[in-house]
Amino acid sequence: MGRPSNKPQRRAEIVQALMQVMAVKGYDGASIQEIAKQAGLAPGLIHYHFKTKQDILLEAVTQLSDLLKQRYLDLSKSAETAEDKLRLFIKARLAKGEGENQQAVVAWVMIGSEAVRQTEVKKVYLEAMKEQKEVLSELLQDYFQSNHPKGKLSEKQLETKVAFIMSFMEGAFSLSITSPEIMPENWAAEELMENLL
Amino acid sequence: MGRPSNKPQRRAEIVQALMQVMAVKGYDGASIQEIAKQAGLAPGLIHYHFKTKQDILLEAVTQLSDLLKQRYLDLSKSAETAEDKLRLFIKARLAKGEGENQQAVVAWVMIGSEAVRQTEVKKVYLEAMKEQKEVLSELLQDYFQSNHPKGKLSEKQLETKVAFIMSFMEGAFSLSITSPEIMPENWAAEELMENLL
Amino acid sequence: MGRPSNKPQRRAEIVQALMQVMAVKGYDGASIQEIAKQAGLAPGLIHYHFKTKQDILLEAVTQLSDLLKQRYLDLSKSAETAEDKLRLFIKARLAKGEGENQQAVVAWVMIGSEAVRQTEVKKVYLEAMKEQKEVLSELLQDYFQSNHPKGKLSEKQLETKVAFIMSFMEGAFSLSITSPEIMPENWAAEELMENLL
Amino acid sequence: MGRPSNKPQRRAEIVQALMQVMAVKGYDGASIQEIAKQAGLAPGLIHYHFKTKQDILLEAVTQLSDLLKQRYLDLSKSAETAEDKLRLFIKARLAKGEGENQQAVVAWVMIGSEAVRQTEVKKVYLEAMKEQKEVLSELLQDYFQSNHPKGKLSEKQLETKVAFIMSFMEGAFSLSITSPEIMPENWAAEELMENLL
DNA sequence: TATGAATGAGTATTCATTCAT
DNA sequence: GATGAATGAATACTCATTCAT
Repeated sequence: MGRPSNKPQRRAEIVQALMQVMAVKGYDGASIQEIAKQAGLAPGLIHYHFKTKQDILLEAVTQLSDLLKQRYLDLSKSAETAEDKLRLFIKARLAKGEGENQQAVVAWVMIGSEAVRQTEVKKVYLEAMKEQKEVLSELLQDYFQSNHPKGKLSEKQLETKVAFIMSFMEGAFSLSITSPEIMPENWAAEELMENLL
Repeated sequence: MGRPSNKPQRRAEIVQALMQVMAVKGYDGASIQEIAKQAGLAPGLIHYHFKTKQDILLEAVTQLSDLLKQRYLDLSKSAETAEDKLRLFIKARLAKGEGENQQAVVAWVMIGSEAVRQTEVKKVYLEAMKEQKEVLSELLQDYFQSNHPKGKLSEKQLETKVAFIMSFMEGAFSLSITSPEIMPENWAAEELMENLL
Repeated sequence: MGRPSNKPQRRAEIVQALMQVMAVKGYDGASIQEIAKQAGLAPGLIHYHFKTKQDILLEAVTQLSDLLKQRYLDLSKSAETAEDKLRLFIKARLAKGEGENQQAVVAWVMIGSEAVRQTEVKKVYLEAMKEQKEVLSELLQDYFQSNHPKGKLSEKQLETKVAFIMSFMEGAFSLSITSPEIMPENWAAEELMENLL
Repeated sequence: MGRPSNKPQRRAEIVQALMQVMAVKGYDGASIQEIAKQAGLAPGLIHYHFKTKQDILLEAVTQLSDLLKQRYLDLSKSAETAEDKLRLFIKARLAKGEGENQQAVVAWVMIGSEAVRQTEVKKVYLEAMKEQKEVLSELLQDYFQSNHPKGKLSEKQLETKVAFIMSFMEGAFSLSITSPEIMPENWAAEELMENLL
């Protein structure tokens, strides 16, 4: 009896709409009005599903983080060697996507700068980063164990390499958005592998 | 002859104030009122010196860009070899500064995300990036010419390396702000050299 | 024959919920959503039972008024003399109750200030007051007739005394809520009798 | 140099406007828009002078409290005996005023019910009440000392009497607003003296 | 009867910008 | 140049009420 719930779908739609608008106007520039219009919903409904605008952003962070994770999992099914897996991890994050993917990248960059000043955002952003760091650490350790004569990296070496790769990936995101003119086409993933591994 | 003009100083003060507030609250969060308070000026005076709020931001971009350039020039005076110069360039940008420098980094990250949506900001930001790219290209070319047997890099190789370094530096900025917890201490410059050159 | 109607119970539940929420947040602060939550009902159901929010308030006024009347009737069963009855009337209204009673007092104070601006509320509030006035007048007249040598009070004297008592009771309500710190404990009823009769 | 400050006047104007609107529509019903219109100011200006709407209310409480105090001080200049003073204190509070005074009474009643749910309001309201209580206690003590054979009242007796008078005055305010139909004309002050002293 | 999503007008508050002094 | 008051549009958020199921 009664009207069936559609919260999960609606929430997802709203998160999508936020990211679409945010990709063009930034987080502050994404007004509830415009998010609503983008989603084809009444403004008031946004706040029926999310208590605050920030809550939409927080859900976007986890959603994006999960998207990247999923992208890697999908790709890595076909990978056999440690090297392939590592390569695919990097590719999953850096391959310039079309449409939605491109938008996801922009959204991620924006979220990064929101993390600077919104404590809550920083928390979930950091959580996502830590998760990423762990996966990458493992992959990297596997890779070196199976490909390098000296085998296992020291804790410190590993941490340094991971930070290096993550920095590079984050920066590549950023510059691909803000300064595409100075970036070569389709280069990031392969280049990183070549230089680093 | 009237009061002597103090426009340049006032403008610089206002730009400084913007960056200080922006480092904490972001660009949108930096209200003219607060900028004024930070600068110790009356709100109305801000618009006497700058037509719009965006104009302050634009001046901040060039000011920051010049600051980084100057930092390199100061350091490079003592450099002899191509390798030293390259090393110092990277150091000038990545060395974690205290106080003002730290703030400049945050401001730069914020500006990056403003560049995504404000065309005018993007223009000057890109300009600064191009300038940086040129300097870096030259240094890199010199370095390889004098240190590697095969000598000069191809145009494409060079471009790729430059983009790589710039991406890394941009990302290191970003993560040092948003995710310091996952970054090693004091590592960036040396690590980059070791891995890349 | 369909579902058996439960309108009366539901309505009473909703009125109760309004008073509970109103006691904490005032009338304006008591949103339909919250009233619904307090009553354990769906928001939409509220408007199935009451056309408007104000209607709930109007019903609350009569419900509260009836409650006070009933309280007196229950108490007065055991009263014999005119003095006892009068004493019990005052006690019924002023005795600081626990839980529900306390809440009823707060609700009544809130209703008083709603009466100032909502004509409809004022109407029923006034009705309740008049009823109270009549009961009190009668009791008072009886009391003086049987206890004072000069017997019956003049119309004007009576009216004055009634207004006096009602003012005091209303103010004692109010201050017991807003300024309990400046009010003695458990004093009102006896004190009034002593001073007034 | 520069524009001269007019904050104090403006603030007073805004407080006045709040009380005028509040007298008709209650506190919640007094929107910033309407307060602004009543004061003949732009809505934005209200928040230039007061951080929040509640702040206007808080200032109103102290302003009203001061008004009542002043009213008593003005009247009591001519008073000689303790009895006169006491009489004038009560009169200052209860004498039904015209225009502004009437409005002040309504505003005070409204503030009372806001005090129930707004902690900040309660704080200042209570402060005003305590002040009033102290003045009244002193007057009452003086009165009894000079007029009654047994002299000084016990602490407890005094406290009870004060609470009694304050309750009555508060209730008389309230009913004069919400239920003028059941209240006699111009009666309160004299009646109180007669019954109580 | 009941549920819970949807609507849309309304609210306090912020803020870039302008203006009077 | 400088001050600080004033403007008015924009914004996130609330909420009584309606509606689809």
